[in-house]
Amino acid sequence: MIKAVKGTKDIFGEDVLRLQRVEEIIRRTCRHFGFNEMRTPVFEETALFVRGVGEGTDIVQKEMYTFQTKGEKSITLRPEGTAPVVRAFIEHGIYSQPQPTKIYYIIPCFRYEQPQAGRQRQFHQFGTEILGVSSPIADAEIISIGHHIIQSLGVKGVKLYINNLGTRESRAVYLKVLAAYFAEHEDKLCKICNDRLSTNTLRILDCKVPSCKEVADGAPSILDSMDDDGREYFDKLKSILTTMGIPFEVNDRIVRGLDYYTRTVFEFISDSIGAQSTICGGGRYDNMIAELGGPDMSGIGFGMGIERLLMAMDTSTVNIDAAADIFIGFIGDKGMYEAQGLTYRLRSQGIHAESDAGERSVKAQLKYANKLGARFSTIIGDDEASSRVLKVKNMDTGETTAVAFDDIDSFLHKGD
RNA sequence: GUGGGUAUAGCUCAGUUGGUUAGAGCGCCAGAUUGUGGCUCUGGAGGCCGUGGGUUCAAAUCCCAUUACUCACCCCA
Repeated sequence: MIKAVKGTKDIFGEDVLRLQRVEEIIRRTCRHFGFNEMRTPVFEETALFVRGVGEGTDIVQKEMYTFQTKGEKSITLRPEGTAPVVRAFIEHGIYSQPQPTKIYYIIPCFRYEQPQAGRQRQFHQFGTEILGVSSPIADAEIISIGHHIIQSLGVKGVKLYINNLGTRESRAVYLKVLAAYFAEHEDKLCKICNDRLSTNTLRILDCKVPSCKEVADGAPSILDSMDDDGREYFDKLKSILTTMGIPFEVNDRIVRGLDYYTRTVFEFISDSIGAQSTICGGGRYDNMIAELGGPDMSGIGFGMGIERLLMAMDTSTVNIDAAADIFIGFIGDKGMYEAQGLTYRLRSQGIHAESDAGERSVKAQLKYANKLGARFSTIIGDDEASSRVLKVKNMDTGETTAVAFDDIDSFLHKGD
């Protein structure tokens, strides 16, 4: 038997209804916040991600789905959404339009990783970006839309953590200080952290091994190495968030795994979805636009994991009712033709009508109507076909009403 | 890439110290007097017990291997 590829999922039944509702809420919210959708291709030139996401990152080094098209360039299925948006921002000269540029997207992303709870090889990301301005106001705007969406979906147990990584230059200085500190305590660090000493020093800060944690607790904070401008920037962001009434916690252990982040970084973390607990993560990127050949402009954005969002959601908060308005059953050929004609007519008028596609007994048809959750039902046989009057049954109360064929639609609309 | 756990019906799971035709609940299909659902009752379909090998008179059960799923590490959404 051929099965879905490891790390991929079929979405159907109630799950897809829930997903659709979440997407609707996201799209509506984006309109209110002034973000426009951008749809970029699922695959890009490999170089875009190597340069955009960063050559040293795990994503580029071991997680990309990269392949060669017939004699052409190296192509990669997108592992994230920011680099493609930045590419399009540059390619179409969007930077020369009035700024800022506010973009959102809901896209499938691909990473070759070992699947586990909250992690798939094909997953869906909702992302936002504000390009072309560099200010804590934009940072707060991005964080606020993330916060609002999480709230309006009734996701509980989520905390917002923010941090500031400084500029690329100040971070380089900090990294030296940090590396020197950890080198002194090398013997107390776990094996992985010893490797990280040379590859990803920041990561040691949130290692879960107790001995590493102990060492990390005494490490110098990145916030202490910030210059006055950076401090003022960070203070402004905090004040705006406070004004907006958005609760947050400063956490200097929040480091993000993508190379491009500078200054503001943040994560929304859930306490209920397992080890992969970051529902939404993002930050500012001061250098990526220029590095991909664009003007010297900054941007900020986040990625939100749709699957993780769904896991953390209180399922009762979204309405996934897909019940039919009326079930139109039939007996005999004449009734069958009448039923199909009426079903189509009602559907054309925006009423969710269902009929039976098999030719089953009335009993079986009614059972089926019940399973569909139909609000009303009726059966068309020879009598109804000639009298042009239907007995319409309310499936909740069981009472029936005589309704003429031509009055069915207005009868059904009465309850609206 | 590395560890732990689990593989029995469409789904959730039982299956006793190895012992005849492998079970339940839910779901599905049909019926309980002629054209009316939900509740109840009856019947039915549906399993090479993940796969391959081994031990044994005898394996869903014990051993080995393999694959898949799953959780976790790494890393990220």
